[in-house]
Amino acid sequence: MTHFNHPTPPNTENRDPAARKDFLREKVSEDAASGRFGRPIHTRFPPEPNGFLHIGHAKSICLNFGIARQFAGKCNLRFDDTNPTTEDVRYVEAIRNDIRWLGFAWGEERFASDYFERLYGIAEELVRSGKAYVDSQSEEAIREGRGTVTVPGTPSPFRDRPVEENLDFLRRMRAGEFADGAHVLRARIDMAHPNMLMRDPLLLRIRHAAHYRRGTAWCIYPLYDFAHGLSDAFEGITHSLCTLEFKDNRELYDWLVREAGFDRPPEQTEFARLELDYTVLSKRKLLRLVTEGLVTGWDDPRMPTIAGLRRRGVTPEAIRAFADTIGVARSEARIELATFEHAVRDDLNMRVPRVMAVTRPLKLVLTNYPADRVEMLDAPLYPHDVPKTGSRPVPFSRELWIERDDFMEEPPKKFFRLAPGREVRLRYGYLVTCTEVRKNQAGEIIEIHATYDPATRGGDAPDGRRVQGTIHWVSAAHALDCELRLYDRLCAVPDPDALPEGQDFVSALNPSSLITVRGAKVEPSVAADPAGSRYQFERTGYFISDPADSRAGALVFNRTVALRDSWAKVKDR
RNA sequence: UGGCCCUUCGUCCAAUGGCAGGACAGCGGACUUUGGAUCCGUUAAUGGAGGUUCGAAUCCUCCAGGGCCAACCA
Repeated sequence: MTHFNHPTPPNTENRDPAARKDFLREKVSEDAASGRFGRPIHTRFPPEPNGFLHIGHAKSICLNFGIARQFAGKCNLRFDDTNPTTEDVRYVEAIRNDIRWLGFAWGEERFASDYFERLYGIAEELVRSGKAYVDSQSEEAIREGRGTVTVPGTPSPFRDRPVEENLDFLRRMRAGEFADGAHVLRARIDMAHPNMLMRDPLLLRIRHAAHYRRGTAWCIYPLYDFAHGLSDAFEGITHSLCTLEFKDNRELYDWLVREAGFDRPPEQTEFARLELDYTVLSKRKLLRLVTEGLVTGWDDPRMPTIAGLRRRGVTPEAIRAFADTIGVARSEARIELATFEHAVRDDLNMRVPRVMAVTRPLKLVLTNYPADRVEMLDAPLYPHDVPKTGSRPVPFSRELWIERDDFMEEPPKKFFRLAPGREVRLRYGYLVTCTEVRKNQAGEIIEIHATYDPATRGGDAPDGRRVQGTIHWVSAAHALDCELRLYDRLCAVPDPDALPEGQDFVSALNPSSLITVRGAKVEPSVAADPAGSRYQFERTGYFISDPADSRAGALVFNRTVALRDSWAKVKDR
């Protein structure tokens, strides 16, 4: 049968995974190849300075800056600062700082508030061409006149105001003659349009409020739709990437740049915003957490903000790797926390030194070890499978702290740690055998006695006998006291945005999102390290000395993420 | 009485009319001085019904489910 016309199957094996194309890159790639815009690829990241950036913004940043870099173009940082009542220069500074920290550099720094004059000029043009009018209805009347998604709107009684009258009102609006809400400028499009955004959208509103950059120079401020697309056009943006909920706005975006006469205007393309399990990614909700004191600030390590993740110990590399692995598409995507945590561990595993710290100390006394002896053991900073070198001295003595969880009087099956009569390895130290359990009046275990095998220094038995368990420890006489902040998921439910009707997301916060442990013990090698140093506390998790609160003599460590714990799974069965 | 968008393993992303593949998670094993890491193996999906076609995840129709739009927020 020769009439079957089999096309050559696509060659999948020599495709470079790093160059794999998502639908955005595919589009940009085509446009770059066709020279469609007649200018280099130009994207922009347009935050409103009314809050801190979060991991969802990081996805957008990686996309916008990443695409610009990949196609030898530029990415502007533009502050979309058109609402004087919510914005602040403090946020501008935080946003700049976070983007730099993430590892990106912007082409030009722009402010929508620098375009007020130019936008006003376009407003007058629209009025002159009959494409805009001043509406003097109340806010309520405008809302009612818009209709609903299923019923068409009705025209404002001011819709057919003569051009000269419109111009006069517009100029007087700008001059500050009217109170807030007295008039607005609206585009004249179609009050029965199936797209609600096209039902004579508002362009300019009166706000007698000081703007953090423009002061009181203006009392009329553009709305998002009026400012955004035109700002893109002013800057020569080619690809305006935004999230799915702006899909309907695109029609208005296109209308405005066309009416303003732009040749080869930017094109908006939407992608799915990031949703992450067990947290919230809405600026409104994050702001509430901050203002209501539910967290310590925008940089609280429980926050999904860039600043919070940074303080938590997450690296920019991990965030970028995460953005790469989740990809980008047009379907709403909720990412499991495990995906994020994998990116964090995967990065930290290869870069941070190992040290030993005991979270909940239990005294271990080696009864056959001389009371006055201290040995300095040489312990590698990295395990055999991490291609880094270096070691630190770790003091060993008769009295040690071990982890309370590493001893069980009546161990279940598969518990490999210390128990009466059981031998374990003290990491980098000796093999020890438990000989006695001491308890207080209340029956609580207060001290474990054991003997050590002097022939096993370093942890290997010359007779070749194997022990199942290795536990970490610190010398009691040399241990440094420290505070451990054990962070966990912000929310108690996977999707705090989908709570039953009327239930506040605050009620879904995880009460154990922070457990502060005082009296933890860490080995002395970390004493002089600067705040912000990262470690793996062996067998426990990745930690960072708190950049704000940790100091010599009062060490504070934030848990970035716990180590994977397969024992926990066994235990739960 | 609307418009638009989305639907592929548990989760995320590919497959662009031609063998449904990768990552994370899970499970099993090897290795291990971290119950970590690493390595090997493995479970697991095209929402449903029609249609077009030699051939459909892909194109068409209908249905179902989910999302966005009725702020002088962005």
